[in-house]
Amino acid sequence: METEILNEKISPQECTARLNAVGDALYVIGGKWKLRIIITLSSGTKRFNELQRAIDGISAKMLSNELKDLEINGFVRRTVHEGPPVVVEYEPTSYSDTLHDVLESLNKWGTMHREKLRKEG
Amino acid sequence: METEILNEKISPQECTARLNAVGDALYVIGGKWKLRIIITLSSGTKRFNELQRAIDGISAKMLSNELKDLEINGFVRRTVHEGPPVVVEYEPTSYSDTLHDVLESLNKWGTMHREKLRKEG
DNA sequence: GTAAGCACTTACCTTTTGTTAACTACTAAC
DNA sequence: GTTAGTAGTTAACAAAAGGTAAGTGCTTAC
Repeated sequence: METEILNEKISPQECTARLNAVGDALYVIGGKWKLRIIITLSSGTKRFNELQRAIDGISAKMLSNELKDLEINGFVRRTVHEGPPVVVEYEPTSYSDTLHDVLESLNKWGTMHREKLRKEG
Repeated sequence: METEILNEKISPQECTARLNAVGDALYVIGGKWKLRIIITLSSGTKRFNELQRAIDGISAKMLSNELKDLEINGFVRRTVHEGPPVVVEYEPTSYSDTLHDVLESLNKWGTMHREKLRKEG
């Protein structure tokens, strides 16, 4: 006989699995800047200074560091167009597209939360 | 005449809106521990030491601090059952349920990413 | 030739985050 | 009375993350 599971608490095993999965996710896309960079690139390939202007508050140092991380982890491709002038382009890879649902749900939730805070004053 | 938008890059306005929304979200649920605590509580009401045992690597100090934050932001309810012995329970609120899609997408993505890393060695 | 833009890097500093260990105060078991 | 468990707090410290400012070497515009 099957037990109907509706609105049921998750099992300890499932809990551990989720903790591991979310831990793995946060390891590569956690922190203040990584998702913001990926979002910004999702509006199109950008150059270093364009990114810095688009992302409020990020310093050149952080942007440089985070872009290296994102490149290593396969979210971003860096292309140097030998000049002169030398132009460096950053574009999102297809792997960064796999974050679509994560970004969409965070966007929705953040919008809802912002609205809730606004109402509450 | 309407422009068909399929697989189109997002507009600068939409990009800014998303950056704001995701920024608002990360402000309250960002960091190493908050989502892990919420996930753990989603498997049922827990006491302080139960939480600490369930979440690998968290110290009593961090757990205490993060629980206070989560309570202030309405994700967790703290209930003291006057004893003896005094028992303190932490339970997820209905507001933490609004994170369902965020947690689900992060869980899926993290699982996929973990599997990808495993295959690549 | 001076200023400004590009794409960063470097050094220094502050803030945040996190660790460790000790301690409080109470209860229950041995 | 000693040990262990409950639910934390506190102090001291270390590490990680992030910010600030200046500098590099190049090119183009005025």
